[in-house]
Amino acid sequence: MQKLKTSTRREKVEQKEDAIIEAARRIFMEKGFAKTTMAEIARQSGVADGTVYLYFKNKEALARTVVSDFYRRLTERAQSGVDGLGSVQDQLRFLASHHMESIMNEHRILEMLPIVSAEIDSYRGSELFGLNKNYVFIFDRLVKVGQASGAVKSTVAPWILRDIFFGSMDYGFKTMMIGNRRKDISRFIDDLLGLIIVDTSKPNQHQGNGGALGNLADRFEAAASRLETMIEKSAG
Amino acid sequence: MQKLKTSTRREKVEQKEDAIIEAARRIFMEKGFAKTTMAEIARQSGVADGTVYLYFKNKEALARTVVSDFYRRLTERAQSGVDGLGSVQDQLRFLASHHMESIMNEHRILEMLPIVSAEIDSYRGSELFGLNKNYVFIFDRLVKVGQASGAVKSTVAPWILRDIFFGSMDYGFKTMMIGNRRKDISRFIDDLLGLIIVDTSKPNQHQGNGGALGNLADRFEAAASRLETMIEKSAG
DNA sequence: AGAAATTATGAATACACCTCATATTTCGAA
DNA sequence: TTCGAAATATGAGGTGTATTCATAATTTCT
Repeated sequence: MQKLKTSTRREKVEQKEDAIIEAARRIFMEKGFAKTTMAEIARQSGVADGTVYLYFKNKEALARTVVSDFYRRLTERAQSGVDGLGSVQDQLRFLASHHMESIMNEHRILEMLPIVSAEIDSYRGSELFGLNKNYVFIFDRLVKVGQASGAVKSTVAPWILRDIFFGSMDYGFKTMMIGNRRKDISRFIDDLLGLIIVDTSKPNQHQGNGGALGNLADRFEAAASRLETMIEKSAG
Repeated sequence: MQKLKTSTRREKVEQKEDAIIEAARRIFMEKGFAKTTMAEIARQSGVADGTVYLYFKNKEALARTVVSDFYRRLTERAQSGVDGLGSVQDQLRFLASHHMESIMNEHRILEMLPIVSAEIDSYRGSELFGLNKNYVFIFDRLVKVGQASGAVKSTVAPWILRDIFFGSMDYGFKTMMIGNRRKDISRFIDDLLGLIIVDTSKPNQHQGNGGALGNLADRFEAAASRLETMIEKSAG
């Protein structure tokens, strides 16, 4: 009986918290961080002004929660989409398309990231930092597999490929947004992936002794990969 | 006599304007837009609070002026640096290095760009839009020449290369900033340029199995390089 | 039921940006 | 040199918004 009532109460509280987050997301998405007022969030949540501060320390913390939720959904959708695909090429293409689509729909949310990150000092170790890490780690894993199989360029370090991948899209999205060029997005993704993925149309590894040598490279890279993992663990 | 006095007076006014801009830049760079107060800018400029508003409509306009000045200096330095170099490869490398160095020194200024751009509606046609266009146009010109001479990949549209170039650097800079990895910047630039510039040193893909072997060598070297980097880090 | 703990309220406070009535300075003409 | 008009400067106060806090309402537990 105690536990039931407690959980009912907690549910009630969590419902209210969700209502606040939901209202906040809606208004942030419409007006951006600066033009959103706490009073309006309170009004649309159906609570008094002061009540919001029982659930969130301040406006920034509330925005941070909204951004965190965005990253969680982003990661969730990206991972499950990737899981349903076979080749690394297809997986990378999905990841790119999904990223573009997501930031197109919710760019106002992503724009709050620098605002709510505030102090770079404490950013490492923050929840948001971890969530971002989880998200981009989907790319890292694909690249690792892709480089081992020869599907992804091995001449560039994975972390650099990652920055190029996401950096290009975030920047490219802005310019396409400004120039009303949404239709160029798929072209953009094609070209970006073209720089990262090894062109399999080239006369190559699987004929003549190329195949044997390619296999050799696979084995070398696999060994290197194992070593990398070990070193990572001992360093971390 | 008239003109002399008039110009003296104007000079006085311009000196004061410069003092305000200078103080503003200093404080914006130290604290960022949000934490900078107009009162402190006034104090450090040696004027009264209200005086700042005789020179700038509001805080955002003042910040916009600071950002505009930044772009002007950035473009000026980039162009004159590029002009002193011979090959497109060297010019692109300089442009990248200079960009990285500049945003490292004044990243707080660049971070204000989305804030002062505010309404995307009116952004096109704004002074800032034009200045940004002028700046990236340095890259566009280099790519045009480079693609014509075969030094730059022709498979990707120039405007996409541009977004990849600047987007990667802006994003990569942030992650290197957060991770205290400034020393990786030159590596980053090398790899980024490697994706854009056609590597003429390869005994290349179009003859016999030379392509396969060259590719193989690339993969070995890249894997070895990754291991070296990791071991260096864990040792340091 | 009634006390204690939790949760909610909204008026009051704090803190910026920005305005404006007033004061000071500059400058040309008498 | 003096005077008046124009330009420039001032800072106290207006305004809007985030945040606090004394008080009230609600829930839980005995």
